[in-house]
Amino acid sequence: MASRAKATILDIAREAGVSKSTVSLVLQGSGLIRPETAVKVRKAIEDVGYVYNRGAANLRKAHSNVIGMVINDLTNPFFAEMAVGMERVFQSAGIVPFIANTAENPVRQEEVLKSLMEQGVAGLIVSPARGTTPGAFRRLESVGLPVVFAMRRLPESRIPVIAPDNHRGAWLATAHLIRKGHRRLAFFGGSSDLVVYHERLGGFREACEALGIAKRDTIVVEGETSRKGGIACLETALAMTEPPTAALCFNDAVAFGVMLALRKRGLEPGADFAVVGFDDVIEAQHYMPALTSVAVDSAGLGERAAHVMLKMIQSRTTRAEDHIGAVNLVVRDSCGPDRRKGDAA
Amino acid sequence: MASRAKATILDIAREAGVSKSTVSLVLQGSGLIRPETAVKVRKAIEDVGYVYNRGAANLRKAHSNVIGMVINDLTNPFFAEMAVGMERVFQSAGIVPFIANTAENPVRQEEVLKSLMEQGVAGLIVSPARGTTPGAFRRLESVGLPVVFAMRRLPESRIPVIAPDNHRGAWLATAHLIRKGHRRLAFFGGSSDLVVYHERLGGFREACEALGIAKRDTIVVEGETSRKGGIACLETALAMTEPPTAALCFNDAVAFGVMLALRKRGLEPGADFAVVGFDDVIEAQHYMPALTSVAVDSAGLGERAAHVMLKMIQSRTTRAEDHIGAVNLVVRDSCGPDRRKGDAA
DNA sequence: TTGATTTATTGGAACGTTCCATTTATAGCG
DNA sequence: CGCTATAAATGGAACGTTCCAATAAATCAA
Repeated sequence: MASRAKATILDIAREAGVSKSTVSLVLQGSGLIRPETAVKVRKAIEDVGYVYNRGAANLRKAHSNVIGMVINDLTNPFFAEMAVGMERVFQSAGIVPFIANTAENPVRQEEVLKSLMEQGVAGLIVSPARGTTPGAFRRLESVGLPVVFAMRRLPESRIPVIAPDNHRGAWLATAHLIRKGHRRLAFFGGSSDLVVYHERLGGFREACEALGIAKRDTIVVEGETSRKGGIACLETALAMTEPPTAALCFNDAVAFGVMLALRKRGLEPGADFAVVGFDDVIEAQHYMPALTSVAVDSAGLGERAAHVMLKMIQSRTTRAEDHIGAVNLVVRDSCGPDRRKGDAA
Repeated sequence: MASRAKATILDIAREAGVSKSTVSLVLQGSGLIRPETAVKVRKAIEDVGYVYNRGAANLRKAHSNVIGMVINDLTNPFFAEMAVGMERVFQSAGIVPFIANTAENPVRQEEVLKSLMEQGVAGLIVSPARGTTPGAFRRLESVGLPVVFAMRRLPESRIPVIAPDNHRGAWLATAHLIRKGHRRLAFFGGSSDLVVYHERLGGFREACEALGIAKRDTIVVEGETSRKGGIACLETALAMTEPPTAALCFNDAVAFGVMLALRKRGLEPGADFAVVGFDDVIEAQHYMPALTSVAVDSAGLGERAAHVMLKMIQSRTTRAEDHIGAVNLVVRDSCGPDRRKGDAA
């Protein structure tokens, strides 16, 4: 069955005894062709082992059916889940999403973006790599390609953003810690080249201020957004003269690191030191102790982003409204038992 | 700068006052053009906001520079890491890998494969979805497209495979358990529609036989390859009249589930029941207790698979040798302290 | 100076599809 | 039967590249 050179619609046409135009029509499921002819053509398609050449088709057609998803870190389950959420909606829209990983590397991101454009994608959903320069997306904008940012945003950019309410999430978590009786609070992990960092830290700061924690009683330790980073943060915090008794972590990975480091020092997370995570990845509920975390519904946000993209493509616009997803503090065991009544200040 | 319709090499040619052929040459970095001309052309390219149309180019060129990676479950960090390993080598080869997720769904896989082919990929690395029918890849083979399987294989297929030595890994882990003094062993999780399952179970069985564990003292419980599956496996095993005292789990997720379920019953993993995982995902070392697991170096296998693919493309063949990666049992705390001396049968 | 050689540049055909404008076949109607 | 209306199928141009063969310009040898 396998012919030497790859088959084209002309081969099919010859095989079926019709014209290439007819074959093209069949391929597109046009209702203009007689059913029997269609059957005949479809058989020929099978026989010659034909593979549709989308590149050739796109030469004439307005736009392709592929959209690109550019993810900063696929090994982070948080982003992987978001990607899967997006895939779900694209699939049911007959669109094939191609995923590319930038591994948090702006240079790689540039390459990937370029390649995706050359491939003729209809749109791009991007979770920008840390350290992305503001100009990195200008090219895309100037071409009029629909782009939406997911999870992360860039400092100054007109590109629509789908992201969780980081500010509120941090506020909620911080308030929880304070309500538990803690008076010296820390914010662990993350770095200021991420807009998300400022949002979360902002929520933390505002909650402290609003609920009567003096600024000098809060400590902020930047660090890698990984377990390793969390370990480091805890070390430096506990080395201070007046160490904190609780920490809001930039994300769950940092929180896991903090808990690990606590154990290594013989301290029990929850009882001796309270920790709250952010993102609520699946592992959070399975940890010992189970991690209290701010749930952001990454899959849901992914779906949302995909829907926005679909609408943008459909209405051939490059603008859309931002969407800030609801967050929700899920309280588990990593902040210890409720002390509200016992020790008010 | 942004022109209304998208710019083509003819626009560049006009802008730079040269012919389209010259522009094409510049685009390909040919050494035939005078440096000053090249500079002039490159400036024009910037000015008109040109985006290279790879689809059009591929119409003439032999083959594209994109290869597809089809992954059965991106949310599993094990596969995500493998994907990242592949990416690393493709990147340095100037190839852009597009990742597609099948979510363990053969139908979705079929669509994804089709789409990737239509896109004109130069090759495909696939970790097949569970339940893939043997015929699913015949089309690809007949077109002469290089394909390699990673991590998983199909029952009857001539497609080269890059996978860990599952048999040996299971053997090692089982021997470890037996050496620890366990005499009633279980194999938890996985299902028989996966070739990997048979390999790992085979290793388990052989080790038992070789080391004097009677078949009636081994119990095998199939189940989902997830935490949930692990929980279920443990429940059914402990409900038996003579329950096992140790288990080799199909993968780490199952092992985590088993440990969770043990705790929930007031049993301490390691002390009261030994558990070994498979894959050695990053979480394994951070768990409480740290999980003993068979390390398979997923990133390394990913790199290997990518190299094989590169070579296949280069030598335009569709065949290559299988590669079975070394495995390595990393012993941690989930099998309890060493009892070798104490209680020999 | 002339022809040969090398260096730069160029026009045109080809790649595999879509889509418009036509043509051809079929049916409907008085 | 001739005419129009409808249905089905078709040829050809166009899409944006690459690459070959050809040309034009510059250099060299004699």
